Amino acid sequence: MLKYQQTATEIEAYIEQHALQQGDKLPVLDQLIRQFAVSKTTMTKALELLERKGTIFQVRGSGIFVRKTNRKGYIELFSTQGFKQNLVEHDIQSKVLSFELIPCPEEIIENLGSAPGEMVYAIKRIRYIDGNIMCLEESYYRQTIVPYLNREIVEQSIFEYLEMALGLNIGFSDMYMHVGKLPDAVATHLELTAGDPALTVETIFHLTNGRPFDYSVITYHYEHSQFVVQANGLYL
Amino acid sequence: MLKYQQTATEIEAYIEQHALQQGDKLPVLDQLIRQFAVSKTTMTKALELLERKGTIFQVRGSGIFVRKTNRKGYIELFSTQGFKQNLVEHDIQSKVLSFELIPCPEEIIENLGSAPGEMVYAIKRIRYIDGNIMCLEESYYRQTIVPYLNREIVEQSIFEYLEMALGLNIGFSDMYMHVGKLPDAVATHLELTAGDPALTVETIFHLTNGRPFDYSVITYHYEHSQFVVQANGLYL
DNA sequence: TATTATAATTGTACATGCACAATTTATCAA
DNA sequence: TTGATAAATTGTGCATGTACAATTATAATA
Repeated sequence: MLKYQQTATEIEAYIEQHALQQGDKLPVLDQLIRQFAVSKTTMTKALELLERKGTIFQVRGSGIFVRKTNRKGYIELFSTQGFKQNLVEHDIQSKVLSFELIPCPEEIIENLGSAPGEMVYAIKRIRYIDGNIMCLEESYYRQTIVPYLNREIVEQSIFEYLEMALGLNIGFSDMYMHVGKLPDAVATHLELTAGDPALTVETIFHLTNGRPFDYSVITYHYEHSQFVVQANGLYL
Repeated sequence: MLKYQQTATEIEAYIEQHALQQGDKLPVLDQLIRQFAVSKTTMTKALELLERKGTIFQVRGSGIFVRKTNRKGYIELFSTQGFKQNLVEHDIQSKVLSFELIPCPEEIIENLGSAPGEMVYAIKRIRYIDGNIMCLEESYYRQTIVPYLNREIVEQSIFEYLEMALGLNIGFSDMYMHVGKLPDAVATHLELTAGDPALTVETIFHLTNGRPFDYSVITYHYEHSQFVVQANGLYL
């Protein structure tokens, strides 16, 4: 683990231990540097990480303060790292509906940037959060990059396997979201009615070297999923 | 404008001028430093910014490459900065449904962290994108922080006014998203039918000093709004 | 007391330099 | 040709230091 990540973790622990609340002030930068015995660069990067994560915010000339989400029951949609802490609080289970190795379907070739006829693992699963149906997930993994998968792995966390066992370095992803009415086939799987609202998220995952390896379409159960996003820029 | 932001903009221009496509390689770091005549720190920060923005990705030992979204018609939901480029491509209009100065409603006090009885500007508008209804927005601005607003400002971009005219520094925000069925009242405004799907986003905006100043609830028209998110961490 | 000017505090921008890790290319042996 | 090994390339991590800008506290003034 990198030093600035380690430092960030230690600062989180510090916040926890001292039971700091929203708006509470941390020690000033210089003292943090001394206290955690790192350079200014490292501390700055650690703080920047925590800021992006939504844990703290910094005010020049004033100090470093705790920023905390209070609402419970929301899924952290984009966590920029450290999603484990977030999801550990929830019990995630998967039921595999289908698992096969097929030639890459036409409409997905473009998304995966794959050669015609290339083989992909096609997986369909239902994912449960704390016992409730959270979403239906259809995903396609390029065999060129993910040479082997089996049903057992797919029942657990696929990404953990990719990172741990295969040593793949997962980089960035493009997500496309839209809201619509549930088609009949999907509704059945989610135990909802056709026409009910649904959030659909298409994602193309890339390795750190930029190669796309996974395309997935997730349809969320509108009653069992709500999301929180902590953002730092500005929008509409 | 800060030097590293300026540099980032210049690099974007470079990409544009040279018509670089997805996967194309930029000059190596050392040359970029010479070419744009900045220090390594500045260049690194500029590249980091572009990476978070989704414009490029960097591969150690290999180089810096262009990452581009190709799908059209999607609204960039979180832009971490530079949303103008994105929205300039669209024509955004607003119709003000109501505009008043009222004591902060009970259920919003907590979100705004305001004192009981504090006055807020309550605004309801419909926002159009390229002539189509995009969303219904209800927002509440604390008068303590935003001393003056009028109908004319509200018909344009409120945030631009806050930043330009009032000199407020807008910092971070917490967003809560969920999908549901349109209630009757909202459906009318969006020219949809009650029970149709809807994406609702609640947002609490803060100044850079951490004080919340705006709480808004936006309900999107499911047929006229889809979103793209370019992310860099990992999730589910 | 209220207001204004000044100083102290505190985080941010930027420059430079060394060490290192991942990738790619070149080299050589089988 | 293939496969292993070494070397060059190239971005990342981390340390140190200077200058500066925004905030807050203090002192001076009306």
